[in-house]
Amino acid sequence: MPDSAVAEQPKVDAKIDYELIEDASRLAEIAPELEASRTVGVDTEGNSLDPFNAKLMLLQLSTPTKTFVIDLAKVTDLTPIKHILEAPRPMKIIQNAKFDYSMLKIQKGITIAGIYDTMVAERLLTNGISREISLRAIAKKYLGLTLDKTIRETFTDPKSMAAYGRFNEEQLAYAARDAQIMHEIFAKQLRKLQEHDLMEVAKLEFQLTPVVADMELHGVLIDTKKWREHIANMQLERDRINQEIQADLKPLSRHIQVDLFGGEDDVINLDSPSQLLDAFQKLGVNVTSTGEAVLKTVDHPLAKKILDYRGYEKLISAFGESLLGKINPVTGRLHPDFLQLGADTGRFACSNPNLQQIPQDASFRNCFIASPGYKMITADYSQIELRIMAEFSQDPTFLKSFADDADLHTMTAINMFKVTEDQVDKRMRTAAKTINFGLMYGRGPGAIAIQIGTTVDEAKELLAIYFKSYSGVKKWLDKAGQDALKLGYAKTVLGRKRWFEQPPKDHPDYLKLAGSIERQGKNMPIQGTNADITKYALIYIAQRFKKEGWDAHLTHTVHDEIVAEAPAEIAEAAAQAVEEEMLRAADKLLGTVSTKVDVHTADYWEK
DNA sequence: GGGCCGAGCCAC
DNA sequence: AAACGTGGCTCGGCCC
Repeated sequence: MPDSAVAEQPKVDAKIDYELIEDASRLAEIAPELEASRTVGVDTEGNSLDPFNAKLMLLQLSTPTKTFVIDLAKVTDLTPIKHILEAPRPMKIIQNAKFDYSMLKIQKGITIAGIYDTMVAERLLTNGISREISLRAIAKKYLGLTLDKTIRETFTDPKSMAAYGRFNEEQLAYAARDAQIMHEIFAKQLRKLQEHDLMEVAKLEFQLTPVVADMELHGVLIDTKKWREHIANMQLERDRINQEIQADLKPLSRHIQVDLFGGEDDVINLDSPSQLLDAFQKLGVNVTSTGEAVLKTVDHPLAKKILDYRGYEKLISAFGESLLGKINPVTGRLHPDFLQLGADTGRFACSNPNLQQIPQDASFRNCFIASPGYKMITADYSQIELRIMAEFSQDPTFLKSFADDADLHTMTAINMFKVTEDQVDKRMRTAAKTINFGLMYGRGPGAIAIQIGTTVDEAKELLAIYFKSYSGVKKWLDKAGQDALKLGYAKTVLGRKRWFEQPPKDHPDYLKLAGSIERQGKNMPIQGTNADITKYALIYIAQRFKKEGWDAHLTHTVHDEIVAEAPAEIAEAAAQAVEEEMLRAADKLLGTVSTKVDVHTADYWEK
């Protein structure tokens, strides 16, 4: 406790040395000095996080020896330094570059190139064992410096003069420091990136940042009328089921809790697991939980109705009106936040709204539409994760299935059950498919038995037969799990790493913890390599669109899928380009296994 | 009235 | 309720 109290005290150090730039002629004078530097630290201060609504107030630029704070209320024309930001050199060192890129692009028409992002680098360096990647955390870690968060908050606080572009000495000094400390953090991180062989993946992520920023800024259009109609239909159905359930429960509640319920109120809140559990008790149905898995096994009409109700309620609450609330008032479009290192495996995460969890049902997806005069291009890698497993394992039977462009699950069934293709029935194919996917998640006999509806012994038998046909897969999976435990990390084809806390051998839960690491160790190379490939594809597609001179744009991505929009006249050519670039990205990392991409062009987001 | 957490469930 | 990798959103319920 005393330690953390001490740590919270801002470190008192030498006065921050910076120059405040308040006129255009001085900006022109300092440009050569910035241009001559190998690296330039960059930071901005605005009064909002939304680039379309923010007022950009300060731009801080630093060389290793000098720091400049440009007052954008007084210097509005940034022409003298524009080319420095837009050229690949000097390298721009920025914490969370996506933010400053977006601000400068929308507010000043400047696009930053040659990015080194300290936040992205820190995530790559601590992936799996830490999520402390704020500038505050990084400054503390590398420089032993405690940044005062309260001063940063004044820039966006409407009660502060800083929110209107009037700064005091303290605020300017802190703004300057954020740009100044970039150089030292960069130097220290760079050494670590090299040490851990993370330079290739770091270059990929740094190149990706402007692509992701442009994708977010372009955003995606949603047909609000169609969306609301769909929601309204679901609400009608949900309310009907709710009333039915309340009517069923009413006699019960009068009898048991006559004074707790009255009037037209609902008997119980169906969204409350505890109230629901209570209702089941009163009905004499013994359940331990009201989760989906349990209710599915309960032989009572209420259980079925609850599951129906939940299905609609989930869709309405999570994807209903709240999603329309995310439409940007300035652009009229959705601009989701894509976190390029959201998952420890290297996958994107997405929020506000999360376009990666929109139900796959066409009634939802078709509401995401191309801009007027444009077509939407939906492209996804076919069975990319299984192909990656084939690449890692070099299993000849697996590789041959893909080389022949055969139905992998049917081929697996043929190999497992020793039958001819026309003898493969649905049950066989499903069992094969379940095992193919299950193994990538580190599933064991228990989980697979539940999934395909056999006993554990039968599942064990099936797995034994499977591994007889695919011994290379077994060998690789076993080694991947063991390596994760032994080395303390797993890595992708590109060299992206995810570290694991190795549990002590005498830990009471050692087997459980070790098992979990083994499963993650099997999955990370597969899921992470998929991320590597999709990220290269995004960069290639953006470059290709630019090179072709098309007014085409990425709109979003969902792990193994990339969605773009292009003017209707060139949509087919753009779709073909998307496919080519996705294949090129996969070929870069997958040396032996062939890849396939499915592409659709339509007026809306099509599965 | 905001923060946090677990339950439950959507995606790949 | 288990079971299996990666996430985010919404809700109820609890805390301060």
